[in-house]
Amino acid sequence: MRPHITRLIEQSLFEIRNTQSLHFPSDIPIVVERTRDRAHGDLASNIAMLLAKHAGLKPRDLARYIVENLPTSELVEKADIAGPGFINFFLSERANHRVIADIHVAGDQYGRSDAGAGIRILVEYVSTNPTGPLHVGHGRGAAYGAAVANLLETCGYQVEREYYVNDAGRQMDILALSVWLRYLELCGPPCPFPQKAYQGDYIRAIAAGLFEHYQDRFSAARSRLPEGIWQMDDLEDQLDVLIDNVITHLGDTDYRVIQRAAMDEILRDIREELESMNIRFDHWFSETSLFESGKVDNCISKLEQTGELYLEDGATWFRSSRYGDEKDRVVVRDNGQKTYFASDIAYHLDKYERGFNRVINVWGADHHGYITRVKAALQALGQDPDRLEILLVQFAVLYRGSTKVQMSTRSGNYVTLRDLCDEVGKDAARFFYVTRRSEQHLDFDLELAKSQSSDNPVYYIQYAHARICSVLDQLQTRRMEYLPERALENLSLLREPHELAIMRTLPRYPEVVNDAAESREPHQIAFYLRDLATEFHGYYNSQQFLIEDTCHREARIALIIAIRQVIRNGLAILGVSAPEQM
RNA sequence: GCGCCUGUAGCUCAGGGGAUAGAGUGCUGGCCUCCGAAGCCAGAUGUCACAGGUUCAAAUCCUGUCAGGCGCGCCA
Repeated sequence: MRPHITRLIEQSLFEIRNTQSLHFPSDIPIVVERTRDRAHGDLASNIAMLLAKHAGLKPRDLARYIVENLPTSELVEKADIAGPGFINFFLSERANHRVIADIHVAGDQYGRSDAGAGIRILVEYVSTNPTGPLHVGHGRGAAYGAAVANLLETCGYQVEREYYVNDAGRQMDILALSVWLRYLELCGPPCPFPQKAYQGDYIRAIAAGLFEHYQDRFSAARSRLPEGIWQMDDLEDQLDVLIDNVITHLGDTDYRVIQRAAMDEILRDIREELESMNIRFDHWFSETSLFESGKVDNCISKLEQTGELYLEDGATWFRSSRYGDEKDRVVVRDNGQKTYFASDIAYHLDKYERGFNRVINVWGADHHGYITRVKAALQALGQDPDRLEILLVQFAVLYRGSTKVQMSTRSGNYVTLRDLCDEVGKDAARFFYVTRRSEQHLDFDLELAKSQSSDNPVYYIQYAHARICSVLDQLQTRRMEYLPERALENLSLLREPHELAIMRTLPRYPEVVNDAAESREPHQIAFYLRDLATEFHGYYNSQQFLIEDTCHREARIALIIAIRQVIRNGLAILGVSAPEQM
């Protein structure tokens, strides 16, 4: 509906330019908005106020010209001038009825558009290190990324969803070490366990699996560990020395077996958890594969050739400060190891080379310092950094009652996403995560989520859906007639305030979807659905649907079927189920 | 110290140049012989952190101050 009004205004402005010889710029976008107040009609535009100065007219005078030159439309009842120069559009009854018919015809396609036709977008999200189960903080990025991907798809973009697996680097060594040490405990006498290794119980579980499979095959290396290692002061150094020793004494092959087993198990767990939340990926992209294919080395030599690298203190630095970064960054450490940043450059270049028009990353807010350097690298490689769009998700801070829950992956002291879903349910978790703007800090109170689980906003919306299903069941049970074609002919019988309000809310849905996708703000869908559900519940309590008068009844049924469809479609974008019974 | 995010009702948050600033929750009081009461209806609540500025118009944009979160490694 909004695009229709925009076109009418465009045509009017065109007409005015030709006949009135008024001059004003044509590049000012025409904004048409839903009004907040019913007295202001259905839609309004402030265009006259924006153009008045250029045209040398008072806003209200220009508004009058615009209104006088509007082409007639069967969808518009009238256009008024109000306040300082707003043009208010009152839609015809016919316009609202047409929307109900549209929804019936389009079904689960209602709300889709071709705004992004032909545009390929990669959305990368979650991408946590496979060193432990997902925790509640990760859940937010997961729910948000999935919803953004769904939104874009709904608007016609060709979307691919990707999880970047950081399966290389020191963290993976610490993981292997942690598992091995727990494994030793199963083989023989207790063994010290470094504070900085991964403490979680899942490490013991993986170790137990290894022991079951391989018995004590990996235990001999224990006796070759230097005794003094347990007394080292620097705990980070201790880890590195331990890792070196384990690799040496265990041998590369056995070491890889342990590491692989640990990573596979953890990734399997992550994947399962995400799938149970209805979150899926087209690709799981391995960081290691970037090294194996030589892409990391390629990137480094490309940067080298263009003079973007230099040696200092034994390390290789990238001149990111040339591209707005506050300092240069290391890509190869003095020990010859490539940094995480090095593989990240290769990864992003690879994304670009796969031909996406747009590359979206959903990152935790703690990574914001990375944005500049990644864009710097892309620019240095001759790519357009603006194709990369980074969406930051602020932290979810967990509370139990009023006390903050401290979380650390290494200490194993954290609440997992699985715990959360078990407590509040997957639908509630997904909905809760996206009911806030992503750049808003999220206070997640577990006690509250638990104690109020039945008051959770998602149930309110799902309940509206289930109620409609229930009414339709009753319709069948009572063998009452409902002919969709005839129902759509009789929509003018719907004159109750609730009915009129709902008929004004339903056509907003495609507009909300469009706006939410463009601004990457799925919370707009959540708020819209709550509004719609509120209107339905009010309607339900004030009117009977299953009445004797056939025509009237059918019109009402047609309306609530349309509501049900929009609720379904909206919840689907958020990844929340729409149960027929609760 | 520098950078990013945030400050709106008791609490959790929408609104992010436009008309009288809104929801949920909580509180008080009503509504089931009636299609599902996980619902509905009614009632009270604001220094939009503070101070300047920009303009026809500022909760919204700019500057500064205060407060909170996060980041600023040859970690990932």
